Amino acid sequence: MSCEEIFLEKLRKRGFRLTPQREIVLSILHQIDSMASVEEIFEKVQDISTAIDISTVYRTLDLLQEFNLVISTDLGDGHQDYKLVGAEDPHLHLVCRQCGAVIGTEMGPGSSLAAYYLENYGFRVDFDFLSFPGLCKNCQPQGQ
Amino acid sequence: MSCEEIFLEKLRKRGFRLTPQREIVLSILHQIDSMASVEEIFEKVQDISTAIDISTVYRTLDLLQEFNLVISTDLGDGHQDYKLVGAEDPHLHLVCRQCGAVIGTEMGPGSSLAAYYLENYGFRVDFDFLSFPGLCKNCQPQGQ
DNA sequence: GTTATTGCAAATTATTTGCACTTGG
DNA sequence: CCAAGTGCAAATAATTTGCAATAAC
Repeated sequence: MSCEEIFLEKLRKRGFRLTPQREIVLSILHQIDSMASVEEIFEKVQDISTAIDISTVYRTLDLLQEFNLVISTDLGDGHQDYKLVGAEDPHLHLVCRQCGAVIGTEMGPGSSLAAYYLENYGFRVDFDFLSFPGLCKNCQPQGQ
Repeated sequence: MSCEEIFLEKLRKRGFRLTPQREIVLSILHQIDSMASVEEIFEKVQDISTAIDISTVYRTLDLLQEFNLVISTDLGDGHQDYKLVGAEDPHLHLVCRQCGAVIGTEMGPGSSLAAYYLENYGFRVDFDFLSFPGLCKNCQPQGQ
């Protein structure tokens, strides 16, 4: 099932509507690989229609996030970045704090970590779609 | 070595100065167990001296964070929360998104996770002082 | 003394909201 | 139709900044 279909289904289930604005934001997100700021998303949205307001983009991103179609992270620069994760299974993201690259990985070792904390601390970590900050291969200092 | 000593040393090393304002902010952080907002920290600071400005609190928290004496997280409510981690070894925090409780844990399983990602993706996760969002024992819904 | 630091007030940035108008179902 | 959604402009919240006065070393 495609993102669009999932989106439509979840909207319907809650009595929400599919508007052109929502379709456009979703289509833009499909074009972006790494995390993107609202500003960046908004600019691309405006290439399609200048009539769409940034508040609508915010509202749509919130909605998509609630539907688990989008994740967001604060990379430490004072605003949220967003990325479409679509119809995929829960997984982890490695987000480079230098270049913003996003590497999606299976839950694998994350699952054991989650189990460990649940067992030992009774704490249920929200690992689904979690992002880990760090440095990707290319952005690591030479020596290390 | 106490937090205060580490702080002083790191300040000196960079030609920075130890001011009463900085000492007060650090002392307040010692009184707080869980993550706290700047507003909360600022209020307590004002109990000691009303002359201290909130911008100074921000500046001091930034400094402490740079020195790895303080961590910050965005718990998803639109602002950063801070916590003193002091002279401790790198470790992980489990932060409850319901009640804000912070559970400090050893790096243990985090280290293997870091090693895993380095090996398989060449990605160096910033695990030091990282926080995992989730639900603590008390805040979990009954059935689960 | 010199220069980092502060308090203040104003600016900036990110995000949210109230509301009259529009539109999807 | 009519409730949900939108654009707009204004509000809010969090954080940052410029600068003259102050104080640490």
